[in-house]
Amino acid sequence: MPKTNVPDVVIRRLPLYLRCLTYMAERGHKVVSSAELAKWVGVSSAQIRKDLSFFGEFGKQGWGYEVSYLRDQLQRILQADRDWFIALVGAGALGHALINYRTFERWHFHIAAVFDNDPQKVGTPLGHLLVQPMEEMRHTIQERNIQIGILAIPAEHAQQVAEQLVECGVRAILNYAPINLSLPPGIRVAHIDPVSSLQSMTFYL
Amino acid sequence: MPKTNVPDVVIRRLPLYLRCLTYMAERGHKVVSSAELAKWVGVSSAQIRKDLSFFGEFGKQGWGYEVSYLRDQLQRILQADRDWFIALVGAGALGHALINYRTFERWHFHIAAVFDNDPQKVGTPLGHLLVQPMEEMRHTIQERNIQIGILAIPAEHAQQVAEQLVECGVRAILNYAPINLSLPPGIRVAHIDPVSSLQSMTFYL
DNA sequence: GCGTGTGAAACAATTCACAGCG
DNA sequence: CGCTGTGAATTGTTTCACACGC
Repeated sequence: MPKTNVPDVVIRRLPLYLRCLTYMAERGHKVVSSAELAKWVGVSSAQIRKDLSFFGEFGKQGWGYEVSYLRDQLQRILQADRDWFIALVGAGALGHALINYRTFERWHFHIAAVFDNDPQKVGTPLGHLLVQPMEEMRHTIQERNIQIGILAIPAEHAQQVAEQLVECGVRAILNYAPINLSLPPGIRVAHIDPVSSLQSMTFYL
Repeated sequence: MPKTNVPDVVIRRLPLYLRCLTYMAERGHKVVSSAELAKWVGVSSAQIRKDLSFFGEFGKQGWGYEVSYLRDQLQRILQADRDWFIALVGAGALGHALINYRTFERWHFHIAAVFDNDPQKVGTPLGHLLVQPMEEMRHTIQERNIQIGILAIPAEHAQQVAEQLVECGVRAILNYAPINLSLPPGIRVAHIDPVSSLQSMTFYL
């Protein structure tokens, strides 16, 4: 697998292409040119061709790309053609929203366990799951083949819980807590921080 | 104001610096070097010095930066020292989580109105607000000095509602819907898409 | 002819390394 | 002496432009 030498900035664009192609395929769109796809995604056509060229030749000259074929190839590259199981930590309002976010299921991401340190919440239902105590994390993560963690907890606990998740075998973390995590190399971290997003917009207003 | 010629990638890092400095100031940390700040934020010390140099000279040689002074300067640059009023569109589970997200208030972002097109939801309380019908958008946005919109609605309505917000005078949109918005130049858009974030991590697993 | 795939060119961002100041 | 601020060097990314194949 060509996991190295492909710039991360390219990898972060592939999901956008995949999403657009999936919508197109659903609407019966058979063929697409890089220029057309570019217009939908909001990048340049040359960029799309360059990005794809890291992984192979998926188009036909003078014609374009077959939508469903390119979609399948991107799914394969991103490993979006298989199921992923997720441990959610934090059963607050955000955890509730995430459990009910149907878009995860649609893309093969399954929240397979929820943990919280609040004894009041442990044992109560959250969506289709029961909230579990933190002590059960190791066992459940291994048993349910969980490789991804989502942190939906206050910033002050995030670093410690992240380390705990890694300890239990999690290799990628989606962090909703407004704090920078420092974790061993090899552990992937993505950060969702609406305040930072808003602040970098207010600069321009 | 030097809104041009500063690369956007720099602007997107400033909120990280600001957050870290604010935490440090709260803990009584008086002075910080670029190397120390870099370690917390997870970037290089040279990068921090270069980024700051776009806006002025905030440090003392051989000594470092005064935490509270640098914090204040970043607040000013990002306009994080004033209040911002937000219109939330979508009163579902995500809208509920956002209304209850205390971190917005802490950084001077105030959700000042909630809209939904579901007649069942209109008139019901969401946090400290009542859900309003879409028809009241124009009036409320102008009345309450709202400049920012948050989209917490399904993808199929996002483009149309975004245009409506812009029509009403909103100049920045935080989009939680998994679709690319195309809006007039001058309108800022930030996109929060957990599925894309997850997919760009699963590539590496 | 049309649109892909791709080297080469242009542009952008980051790191280096050090003069200069407190 | 230590750390900032900053040109210069390096590294990374995007755009250009065109040969090639359908």
